[in-house]
Amino acid sequence: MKALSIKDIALKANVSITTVSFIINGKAKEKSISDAVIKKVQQIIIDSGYKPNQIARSLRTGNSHIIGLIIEDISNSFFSRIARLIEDKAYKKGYKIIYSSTENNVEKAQDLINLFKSRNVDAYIISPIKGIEEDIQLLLNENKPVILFDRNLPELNTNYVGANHFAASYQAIESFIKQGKKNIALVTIDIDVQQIIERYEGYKKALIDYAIPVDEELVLKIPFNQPEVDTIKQIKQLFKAKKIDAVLFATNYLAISGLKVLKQINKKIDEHFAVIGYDDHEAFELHTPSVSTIQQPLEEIAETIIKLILNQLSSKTKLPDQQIIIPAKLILR
Amino acid sequence: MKALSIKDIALKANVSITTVSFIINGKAKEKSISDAVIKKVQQIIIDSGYKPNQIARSLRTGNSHIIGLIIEDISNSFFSRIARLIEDKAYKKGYKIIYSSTENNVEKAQDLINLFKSRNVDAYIISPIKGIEEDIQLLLNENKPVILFDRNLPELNTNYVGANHFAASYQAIESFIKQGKKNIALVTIDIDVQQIIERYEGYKKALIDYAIPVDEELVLKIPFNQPEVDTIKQIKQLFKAKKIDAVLFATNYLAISGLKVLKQINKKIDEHFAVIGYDDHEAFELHTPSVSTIQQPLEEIAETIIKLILNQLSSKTKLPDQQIIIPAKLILR
DNA sequence: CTGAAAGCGCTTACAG
DNA sequence: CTGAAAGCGCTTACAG
Repeated sequence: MKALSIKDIALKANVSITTVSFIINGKAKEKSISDAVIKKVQQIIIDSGYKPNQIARSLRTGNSHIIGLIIEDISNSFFSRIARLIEDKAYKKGYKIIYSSTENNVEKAQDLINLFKSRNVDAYIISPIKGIEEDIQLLLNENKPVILFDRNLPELNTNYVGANHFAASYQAIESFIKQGKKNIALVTIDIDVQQIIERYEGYKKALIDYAIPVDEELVLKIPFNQPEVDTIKQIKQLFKAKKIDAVLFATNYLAISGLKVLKQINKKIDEHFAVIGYDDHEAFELHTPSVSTIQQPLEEIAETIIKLILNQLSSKTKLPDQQIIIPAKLILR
Repeated sequence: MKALSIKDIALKANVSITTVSFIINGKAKEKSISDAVIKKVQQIIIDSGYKPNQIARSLRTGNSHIIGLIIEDISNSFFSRIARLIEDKAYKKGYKIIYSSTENNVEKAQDLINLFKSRNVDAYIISPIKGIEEDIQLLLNENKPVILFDRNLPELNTNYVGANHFAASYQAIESFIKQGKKNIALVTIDIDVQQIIERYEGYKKALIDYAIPVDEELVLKIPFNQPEVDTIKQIKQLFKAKKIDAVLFATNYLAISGLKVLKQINKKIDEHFAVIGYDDHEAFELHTPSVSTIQQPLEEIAETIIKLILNQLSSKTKLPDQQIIIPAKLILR
């Protein structure tokens, strides 16, 4: 059973394909098609359940009403929540989202950009990784709206929406210091992306500002994408080797691994040992005691991204690039 | 800057579009194109960075190498993990996945099916809801492979992959009973989908088999999609109103809400009060004490789905439908 | 008020 | 060994 085409409808209605097309696209009035014809054709469309072939439409018009969302890993709750929010908001404006994970793999990211490009995606929302600058530049050359989020690629001139990780991290460390902590560790990830580096910089700056010596041995950089068992081993090692009274985890999954370690070695979070996580996780609040964390305002980030995209899509001229930095909140529990 | 087309390549290589097309599609040998021409054209393609327009290809061939994945909610970790696994596995076979959430909204689900259909998606993986039977039947009429997962729609003749929720739920309750529990509650969701109903049936059957009276007041059916604060209120209410020594939560987010209640009312999980959750969640293991749960074998489910899809895609004839029920595991912690 | 025709970028049956 | 041409299902400039 083949799907109906515009030809079938034109045939049934005894009008030309052109007329049907105008009616479908709401240009009937403008093209002064008679009301009688409009009604007749619309009725036939409804009765037959005809849906225009978007592929053909897309090939012809070059756009798709689809926004491509490229993220690191959909199974990370930070991304899946953002994805869901963006999806909801875009849907209300008549745009669909298709998304896919890069797994921090340059080749896969490039593949995805090409996939989306070859599908005539109207705009791109990308949580980028180093190594895809050129590919993104190609999109920009084609005048496609591109919004980077979560991470910036400073060498590109485009839009960016992200949280202020430097300030958030600084603030977290500052709160440790004000609680009298001296041996403050940072468990972060060994990956050269801006938003991770900022967290490290904020950590260091706070220590320096408060005249606490920076001990690089208190900074644990976990290799990216390594199995969690190894991460747990390394964190356990850190906790054993050094005297630590506070620790900031730079991502939610690192914090989860850290909490598992604490459970294994039977170390409690209390007045002698403070923990702050990153990017909330249900386990944080539920944990006994509840774990403080740095929260990115997901709703606001999603809203801002969609607003930027829609503005650009509705504007015929290229809008100036915007770099929007949204404060992250330290939630003390 | 417009993208290159096959015409541009043909022009540069001084051959026909046909020849270029054959070479791109690996039919050069079969069409006995000379090695010299093949080499020349391939070099030009590489040098110019030409990528065939998939939209045009899709319009012509009717397929896309894309599999559509329709789930309830990407921000639920059960779905986001499955999505990620399916994505990985499909990617290795040269298929891309595009996914989107239905939010248990019939209209949105229909929209998505139409979206995917109009994008010539090659196959569908759907976690279905009641009310979209007809839409799925239309896909089947068009001979598109459809795999339902997580939930079945028994009235449809198609493939299904899911866990045995009846058995899993039965087993959970049985384990409570063997611990000597008598007042066993079930917190479930008020939604008419098979995999949720099965959990209820398993609960009831186990009680009956062990001659424990079924008290409907111990079964709390939470309205779907209600704000979590209300859910928490209702669970709190249940815990207060009834004497309960064990509770099975029918989904992971209900269990999370339940754990929050326990924390609020300062009730401990111990030998007097047992809890089993559903669909693992990091917070379960991390919780003090760790929370037992019914685990669906995500890896196996994803693997099975992809295998079914690929089989169907590579077979010219319609394969017999398969209903694959995978046992869920009770993880006692 | 409406239609014939070109063209979007491909694939493929057919011809030579 | 290779190419001209039809056609996938649309949109739209042009003509009447």
